[in-house]
This record gives sequence, structure tokens and C-alpha cells, in this order.
Amino acid sequence: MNWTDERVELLKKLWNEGLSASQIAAQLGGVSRNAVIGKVHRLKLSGRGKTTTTAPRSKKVNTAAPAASRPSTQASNNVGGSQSHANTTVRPAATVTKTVGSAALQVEYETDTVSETVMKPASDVVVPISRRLSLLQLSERTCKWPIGDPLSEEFHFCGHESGESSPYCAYHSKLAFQPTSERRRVR
DNA sequence: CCCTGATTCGC
DNA sequence: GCGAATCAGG
Repeated sequence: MNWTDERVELLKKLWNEGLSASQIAAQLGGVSRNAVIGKVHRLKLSGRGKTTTTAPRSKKVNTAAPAASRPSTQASNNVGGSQSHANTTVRPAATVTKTVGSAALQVEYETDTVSETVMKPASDVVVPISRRLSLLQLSERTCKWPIGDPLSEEFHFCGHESGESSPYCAYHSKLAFQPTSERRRVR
């Protein structure tokens, strides 16, 4: 990818809006956060107003789904304050083809593995809260449960802390590894 | 460990 | 000019 005028403008815009370099890199696609930072410096627009210096890092947020037998506790603890899109329709991984580096490949692999075995389109599942991470913001420890239409701008991943043996957080692991027929509408 | 931006320096 | 590697820090 090369820095076209459009991409540079978007970079400036997002940077001034306070997004972190990695977030910008994720939106631009095809570049690393280092590339973004390097570009920012070359453009001499580093010192941005007065924002972000430290990543918010999830506060204390939720204590994932309770291990109780009856999944009743639901999205009530909306911490971190702000746009919690509880009530977001969930979809299976399907085909997440946003080719953006090795990270993309890994994500596709993870989601595919699961979808082949147990994942099926869950029509109305309520997601407590997500960190709304984009593809490049995922790491090995973030929940990779996809949310929204893969082709939509709104598409993102759960992003909560994932278990060591699962690519999903405690909450989504239960959905992913549960036969569709036995799933209950969590609400 | 996660993430942040800053800097260096070979290409 | 570009960006990976590295550094310093929360």
C-alpha cells in the first residue's frame, strides 16, 4: 500500500480525532501501526491536541458469564460507560476476508475451525458488551467472536479477554461450543 | 502481558 | 520517503 492523498487525509483526520496509531492502521488497512506512526512524524503532526497518551485498557468491566446452570444474568453491568451496543445480532464467522496481514489469516483460521463444527447462525443472541475491536486489534488473548455484517463498516469482534483454550471469551465460548439445538436464547 | 508513541536506520 | 525494529513508558 502506498500513501495516496486519500489515505493521508484519512490518516490526518483519524489522528486528530485521537485514535491510536494501531487503530488508524486497522482502518486504513495494509499498514502497520509503525507505518502510521512513521508517517505521522514525517507529516510533522505528532503532538496531537491533548489526547490519548495511554490506552484506556478495559477497566474492571464485566465478570463474564456466571457459570451457573441457568444463563440468566445478562447484560446489566455496562461499565466503562458509553455506547454499549448490547443487543447486537451475532453471526457466525462465515467469510471474513479482509486481507490485512498475517493477523487476518490467523483469524480466519480460528473462526473457520469453529464454524465447521458447531457454529451456526444464531439469530437473536444478545451480546453483553463488546470492545468493538477491528481485525488488526485482535491478539491471541482477545475474543474473536465476530459481530455484525462482515461487509459492514460496523463489523467488529467481541474483543474481551479470551480463555487460554478458546479463541473466545467465557461468554462466547458457551455459545460456540454448544449444539445449536440446545442453545437457549440468552437475554 | 497488553498497549501507547518516539526514534533509529537500512532499504 | 518508508516502515521494521527497538526503545521507553502506562
